[in-house]
Amino acid sequence: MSCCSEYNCPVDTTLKMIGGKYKSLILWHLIGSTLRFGELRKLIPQATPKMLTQQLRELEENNLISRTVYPVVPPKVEYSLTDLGRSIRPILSAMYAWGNEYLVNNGIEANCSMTVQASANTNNKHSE
Amino acid sequence: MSCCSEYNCPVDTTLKMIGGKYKSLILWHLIGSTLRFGELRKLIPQATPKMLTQQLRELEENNLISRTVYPVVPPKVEYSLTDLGRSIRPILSAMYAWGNEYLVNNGIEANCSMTVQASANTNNKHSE
DNA sequence: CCGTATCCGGGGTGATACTG
DNA sequence: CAGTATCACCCCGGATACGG
Repeated sequence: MSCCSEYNCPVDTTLKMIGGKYKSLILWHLIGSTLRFGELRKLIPQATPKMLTQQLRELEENNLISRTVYPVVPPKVEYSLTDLGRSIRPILSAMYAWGNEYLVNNGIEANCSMTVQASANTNNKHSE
Repeated sequence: MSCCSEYNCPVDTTLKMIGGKYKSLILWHLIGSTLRFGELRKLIPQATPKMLTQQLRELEENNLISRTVYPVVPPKVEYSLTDLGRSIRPILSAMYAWGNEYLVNNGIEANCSMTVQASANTNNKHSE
């Protein structure tokens, strides 16, 4: 199953990892910030709990994020990027840069709950 | 419709343009090569004619590729990248590079009908 | 607080056959 | 050669309600 698949296209591989409906958004938010489920919900309100859970699970299965459960009441679960997840950042930045320019060229304002610091920043944390 | 949308995330914008099932594959194949419908079919055999047509139409609507019909018999239609389509290349290369390393690290051979020249190549053509 | 279970509708996707 | 037409299926994804 994990070897000798017929066709493995690197671009497709990447897309399968981060192409999910809210995955890039989740990853981006997680750059430099460990977040709780409820915080992610507020940051990505258009995603239903089910979808958010599903996307988080898939990201976790792909080892892009890690999930930490604190056995306390009330429950507390935190999500953060793994090293692999952090390595995705250049792609996200490239996509952000291209998409942003595209929107600008079409007179559309990019208003997303992400800070615009795609390029010219080699630091791991982007705000906070 | 084209202005003042509620949320425009650049990353999502990019994904909408190139996130389609075979879009990145099509774009990649078109880098440096004008191709006919049948050639694309052979290069992407897993895509049915319907899907291929659909993806090509969407790419055309998004102005990433151009479609040229030659009024001859038998019919001849050629697809090529627009300037906008060519500007996608850095993203594709980044995704290719990441996906390739991921596959390598997992002991999976990347065997896709693409040449590996993602980085270290500023030329517009990649093979041929 | 952090999810899961369930239902359900729509569209993405494939298979096959056909046409200018 | 370059598609289109049609059927059908499955899974994505939303809404709602419930559980530990």
